Amino acid sequence: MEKHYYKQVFEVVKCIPRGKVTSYGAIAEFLELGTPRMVGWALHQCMFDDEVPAHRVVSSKGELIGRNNFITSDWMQNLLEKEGIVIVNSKIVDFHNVFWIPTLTSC
DNA sequence: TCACTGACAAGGG
DNA sequence: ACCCTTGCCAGTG
Repeated sequence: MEKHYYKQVFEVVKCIPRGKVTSYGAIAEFLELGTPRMVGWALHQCMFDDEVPAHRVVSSKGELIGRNNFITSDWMQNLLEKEGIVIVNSKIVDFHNVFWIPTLTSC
């Protein structure tokens, strides 16, 4: 630990299980640092890092926000649907069911 | 060193 | 139920 903040965010995002999603606020709360804004800002850096599944990080309302889904509009949604997550109108259906909270033992 | 920026979140109107 | 405002803090120039 004790690297740069965004580096820690990457580590957490990498631990998100397939077929699950989490929110910016959950990550920020887990790291006990900063705010959801920092997480969003950090993930923006990871846009250049393929190893970080940024598509599994959504808003607290289960909405696929992310500067209009970063590069391509339907790419993020397509990846999630491939993992079994149902999305309608850029929103996750049954969000509570697929929501995943970062924990120390989950990696 | 100061100022501006940014994939959010929660509260109030 | 929707729109707008405020808080938040690490990086970068």
